[in-house]
Amino acid sequence: MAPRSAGKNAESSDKVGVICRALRRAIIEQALEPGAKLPEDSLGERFGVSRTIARHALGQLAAEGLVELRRNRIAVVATPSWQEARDAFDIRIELERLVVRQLAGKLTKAQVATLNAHVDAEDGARDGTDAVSIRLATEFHILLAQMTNSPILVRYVSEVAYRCCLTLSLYSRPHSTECAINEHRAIIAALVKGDEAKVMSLMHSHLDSVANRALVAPTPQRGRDLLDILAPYAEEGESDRVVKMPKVVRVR
Amino acid sequence: MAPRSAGKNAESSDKVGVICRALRRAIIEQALEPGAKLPEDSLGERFGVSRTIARHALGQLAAEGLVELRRNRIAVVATPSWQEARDAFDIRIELERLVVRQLAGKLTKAQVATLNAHVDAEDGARDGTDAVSIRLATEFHILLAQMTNSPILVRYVSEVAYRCCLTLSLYSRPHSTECAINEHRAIIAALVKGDEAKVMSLMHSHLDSVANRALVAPTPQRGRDLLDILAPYAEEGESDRVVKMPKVVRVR
DNA sequence: GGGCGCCAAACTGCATGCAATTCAGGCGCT
DNA sequence: AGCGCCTGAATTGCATGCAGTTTGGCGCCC
Repeated sequence: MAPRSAGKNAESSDKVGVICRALRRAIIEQALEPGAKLPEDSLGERFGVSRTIARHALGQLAAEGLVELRRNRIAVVATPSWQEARDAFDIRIELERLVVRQLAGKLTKAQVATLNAHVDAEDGARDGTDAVSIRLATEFHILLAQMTNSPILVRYVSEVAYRCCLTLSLYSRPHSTECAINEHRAIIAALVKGDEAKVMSLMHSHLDSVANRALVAPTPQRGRDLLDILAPYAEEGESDRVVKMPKVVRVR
Repeated sequence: MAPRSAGKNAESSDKVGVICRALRRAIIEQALEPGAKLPEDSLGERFGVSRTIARHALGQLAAEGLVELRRNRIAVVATPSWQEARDAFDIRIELERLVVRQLAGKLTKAQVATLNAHVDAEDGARDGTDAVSIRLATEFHILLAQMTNSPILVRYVSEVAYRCCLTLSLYSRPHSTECAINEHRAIIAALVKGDEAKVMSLMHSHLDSVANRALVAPTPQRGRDLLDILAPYAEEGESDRVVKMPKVVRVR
C-alpha cells in the first residue's frame, strides 16, 4: 500500500477515500467551480468504480459541506452564500486560535522545520497558478492543526478551511496571496517564541485579513444565483450579448 | 412533518436521515453504548431498508464521529479516548462562546419563550431516566446554536455536543444534571440582558464544569480498552470472577 | 485440561439491475 | 417567432447478488 496519510476516520475505506481526496483537491484548486455538476456515473467511470462508491464519496463530501446533494438531482459543488462564508470564517478564527494556543512554545524542532519548509514551498509557488497558492496556504493551516495531535480539531479545521477556500473562489478578486506568506512566517516565529497571546492575536488578524480580502462586498462577482450574474446585463437588452449557459464543467 | 430543524444538509434524503436521527438519539440516550455493534443487515432489517441505505447512514454517522468504521469489520458505536473527549470539550467551549456572543441581547421574545420552555422540560424530566436528562441538556445547547441562523455553526455545535454526550456515557459517574439546569437558566437571563462578556464567561464555566464533572480522572470506569477495565482484576486470579464478555447490545 | 487450527456462518465490499424522477429538446399551437 | 406541452434520454434511489474477509466455535492434538 502507498504511504497514504490514511488517518483512522471515515473515508479511510480505500476507494471512497481516494475519490474524496481527489474531489476535495479539485474543488479547492478551483478545477471544479462551485455549481459544477458531479454525476455519479461520470465520477464512477472516471475513477473506475461503480456508482455505489461514487455515491458514497459524494455523501461524505456533502457531510463536509463541499458538495450539495438534492434529492433526485445531480450533486453539485457547494455554493456557499455570502453569509455562510462569513460564518465559516468566524468559526475558523475561533478554531485556529485554539490551535495556536495549544501549540505556542510546544513545537519540536522537526515541526518547526516542517512548517518552514511548507512556507518555503508557498513562496516557491508564488509564480505558479493562483489555485496552487491557495491550496498551499490552506494546507499550512491544516498542517498546524495536525501538530496538535487532536484528530477532532484537525477534522474541523480542515473542513472549515476547505469551505473557506470554496468561498474564496466565489467571492474574491484575482487575489493576492503574497502577504499571507509573511503572516505565516510571523506566526511560526511567535509560536517558537512561545508568546501565546501574541500568536493568538496574529492568527486572528491573519484570518481576519484573509476574510476581508475575500469577502469585501456582500455583492459577489460570480456568486450565488445567476440572477446576480445577469443583473448587469439586464439593462442592455442586446440579444447577441446573451451568454450561452457555460454547460458547467463535467467531471469526465 | 415535525418542526425538525431538518436543515438542508446531507442526511436530508429521507430514509438515510431517519436512520441517522434514530441512531444518533439511541446513542446519546445510551441505549446503544460505546462499542455496541451495528451490523448493516440488522440495521437494514430493523428500519425496513436494504443494507445499501444502512451502510450510507453509518457512513454519515462515522463522518460525525459517532460511529467507528473499520474495514471489513462490523461498525461500532465510537469509543472516544479520554484525550479525545478533552479535546472535544475544548472545541465545544470555543464554539458555544461564539454562539452566545452572537446571541447576546438579540433574542426575540419568542426565542426566549422557547428556551424557557425547554429548560422547564429539562426540569420536568429530572425524575425520569438519566438518559433523557442528558439528551435534553444537550438539546438545549443545540437549540441555542440554531438561533444563530448559522447552519455551519449548528452543525458543528451539534456534532461536538453529541460527541461529548458519548463521552459522558463512558467516563462519568451516576451523574448529577441538576445544577446544569440552573446554569442554563442563568445563561438565558444573561442573554436577555445582553451582557456579552457575562454570558460568554457563564457559558465557559458551565461547559467547563460539565466537562470536569464528567472527565474527573484519566482512569475511566468502563472506558477505552478492556485492558483498563481488567486492570483491577489482574491481581486476584479467581477464575470464577472472570466476567463473561457482555456480548454488546445488538441493534435488533 | 488447555491451546491451536480449521471450517462454516456471518458480515462487509462492491457492482449491477430495475423503477422512479428529472431534464432537455422538439413539436405543435397561437 | 414565442410559448408551453410532451416525450425520450439521462440520472438518481434503492435492492439484490456475488466475492472476499472476519468471526467464533468445534474438534483435534498435545
